[in-house]
Amino acid sequence: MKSETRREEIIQTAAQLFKEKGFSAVTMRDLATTMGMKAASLYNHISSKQEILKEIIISLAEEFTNGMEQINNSNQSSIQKLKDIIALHINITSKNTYGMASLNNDWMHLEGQLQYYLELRTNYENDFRNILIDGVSKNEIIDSDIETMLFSLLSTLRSLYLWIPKKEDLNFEELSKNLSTILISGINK
Amino acid sequence: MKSETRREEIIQTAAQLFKEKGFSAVTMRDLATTMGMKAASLYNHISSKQEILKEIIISLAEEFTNGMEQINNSNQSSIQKLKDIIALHINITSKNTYGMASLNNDWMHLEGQLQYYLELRTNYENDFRNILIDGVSKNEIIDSDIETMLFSLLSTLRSLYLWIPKKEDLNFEELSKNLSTILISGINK
DNA sequence: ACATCTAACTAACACTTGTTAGTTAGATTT
DNA sequence: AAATCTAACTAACAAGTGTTAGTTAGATGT
Repeated sequence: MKSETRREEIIQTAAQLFKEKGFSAVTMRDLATTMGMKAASLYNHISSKQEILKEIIISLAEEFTNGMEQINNSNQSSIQKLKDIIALHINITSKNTYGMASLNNDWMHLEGQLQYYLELRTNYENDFRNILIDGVSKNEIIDSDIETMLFSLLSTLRSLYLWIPKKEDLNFEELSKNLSTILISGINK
Repeated sequence: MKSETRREEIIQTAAQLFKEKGFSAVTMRDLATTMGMKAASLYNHISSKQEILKEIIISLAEEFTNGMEQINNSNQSSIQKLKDIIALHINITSKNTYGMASLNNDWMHLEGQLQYYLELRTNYENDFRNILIDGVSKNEIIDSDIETMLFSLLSTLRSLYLWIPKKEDLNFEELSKNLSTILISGINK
């Protein structure tokens, strides 16, 4: 039984390094040194540097896709769906802040899976957009520019990976509630 | 008179490539090919790859610092200051979407100027935070978690470089007004 | 006209890159 | 006990990296 945990360790360590310096700036020797082994030994567990990136990004992208599907199949108000999306992002991001850096910054270095990744992303954005459009038509959401709202929400959610690690003790419920209030009701009194 | 425009062309072209692939993934040969010359010829105009990154990032960071200083020295309400900051980001970003990618993603590859950059960024964030704190104390802004508000606003503003290029005809005033409404008053009805 | 400057070139360097081949000590399976 | 598997190793390679040295055709200044 080939140990999956060693492989997982390598991928997680790689994700940390990728977050610090970006995919292209991290060498297999960097990764090996951090793992306490020689570069060539990595290849007993993974088949290429590319594969590591693929594992990190695609698994996360699919998690988002699955989460969005669940939310979209539920019968809730548009506002409640948005709150669920906010919770989804906090949830996935807090479990893997390192990987989220690659998802955000290094997706363009995917080779074989670039097109698949872009499909997932486009579909996710379309689902998100449709929730906003639906909310406007049902008078739950203001009739401002949809794209500006979408961009603003997604930007904040996609940047969570930069911020969550700085919070010493993450209270999931509290952050989710605060962020929902701020994104949905704004900050003015 | 050594032509400054050729040097500027190189830096702007580099910024474009850095946005597409990141600083580390762009080689001097890539840059030279895009400029229609050989890699060695670049060195008649710039002294190193590092220097190009420095020029791109530091000049932008200083623009933000100057803008923040002006806003902070004005006698306005906290909400108006926030609106001015939003306009500042749209303004600087729309003039240099390529460079903003480096500022956001490649600052860690600054070498000599890394500390200086981090100082500018910390000061900027502190000024931003103080405006929020002031707004709360003057009852203009809700008494929610300051860091969450700061993070949410900054995330959206820092991501503008990804989004502004997609808008076919940028109406500065309209975007500024829409984004201010969404960030300050939220999206719910 | 001559000297200098500009902005390109070719050739090369020393180093780093991802990756492969072949080996080996120790654990596990038969 | 023998055979296989695991996960590390050393050595090496071909390609690519940023950069320097030296050269050159043409423009500019005196």
